[in-house]
Amino acid sequence: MGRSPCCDKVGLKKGPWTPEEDQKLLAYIEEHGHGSWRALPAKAGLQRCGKSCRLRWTNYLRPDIKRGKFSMQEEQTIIQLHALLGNRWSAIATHLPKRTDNEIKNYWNTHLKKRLDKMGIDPVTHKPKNDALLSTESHSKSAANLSHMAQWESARLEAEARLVRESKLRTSHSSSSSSTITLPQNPTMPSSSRSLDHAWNNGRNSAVVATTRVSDLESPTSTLSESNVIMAASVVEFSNVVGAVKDEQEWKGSYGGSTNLGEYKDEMENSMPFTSSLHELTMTMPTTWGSAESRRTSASSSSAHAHVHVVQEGFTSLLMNNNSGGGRTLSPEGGGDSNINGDGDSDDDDHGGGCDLYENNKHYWNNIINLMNYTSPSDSPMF
DNA sequence: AACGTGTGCAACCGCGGACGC
DNA sequence: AGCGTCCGCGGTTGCACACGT
Repeated sequence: MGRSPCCDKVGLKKGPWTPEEDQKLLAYIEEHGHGSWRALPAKAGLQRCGKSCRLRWTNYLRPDIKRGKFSMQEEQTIIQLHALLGNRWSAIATHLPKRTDNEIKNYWNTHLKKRLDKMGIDPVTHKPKNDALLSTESHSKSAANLSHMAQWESARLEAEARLVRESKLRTSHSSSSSSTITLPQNPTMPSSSRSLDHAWNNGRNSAVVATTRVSDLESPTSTLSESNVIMAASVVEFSNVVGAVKDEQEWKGSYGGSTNLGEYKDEMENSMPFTSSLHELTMTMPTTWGSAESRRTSASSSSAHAHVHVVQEGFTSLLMNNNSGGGRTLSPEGGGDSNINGDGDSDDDDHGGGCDLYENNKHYWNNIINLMNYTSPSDSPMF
């Protein structure tokens, strides 16, 4: 039977948007909001299909979009969430304020995937390519436990992403008329896109608070593979040292020409406060951890304890200088010194025994949990 | 300077879920 | 329950720019 086209293709424009089109779309949404994308183009006087309008709005014109380079912390978040969620870009985007799923997807495909690949980590499975880690019994136990937790988290993130989307929709409707939407100087000329970064970086943050209810999350349906979870540990290893393995030139390029660790730390700490939605998501974690702990594996209990400690220290300090949590020092001047717990000096060394895998898993979950507790839990509606 | 190749990103396409009738 | 419509998501494409030869 076939699907009816989303719009009448005849006479509709495709390709890059012109500043005039952007202006029309912005003006219309500012005044009316976007009720029906299908009907919007005609009302706004645009020769575009509704889908194209929606895409232009969500990926470019929205005032709450941050453009420009991803911070190291954002990179780490993407990597970790990708290890957890796979290619669920919209869910990942939920936890990266002001970033669109499209932007994250592009960044993953053009930067992070390649970098993981260079590190010898399969960007799809997040496994080391020369993996030989999955054979021991202890591995299986922690794998099962981590899989359970990962399914929880995956389901949570999906549910939360859905709620955030709904909330955003409501917010955009209620606030659009009062928003001051301004066009960039040269909004769409393709060659000018990079110069627009500045203008758009001034976009306001329309924070969205998702109220995730436990009842929304009680049926994990994730199909996250066990191997993904297990080997996500290797991703943490990567993400913690990613800066260290970058050559100095790349560091300078990425962080304003500075290789000074202090400046970098400041940049990280200021770059990305996590959304309250992420935080609220975390508020149900005690249940998860209790459940995990009831299964009584060393991995879960250790992680739970480490979690408390990690929360106190904060994600940045964990990343930058966490030794107490078993992490590694991240230093752009480290020259590839990626020691973990002072043992070994390369990924290959981690293949030596079950302890290393266990440690990696623990570090991975420490990072995930800490990531989710980045903001203070005190303002959660859950308690 | 001209050409070829690589890279980054905006935009498009098609699918599938949600929803209303 | 079945069908049609709408919307959002993820994969992919195409173009412009950067860089190397």
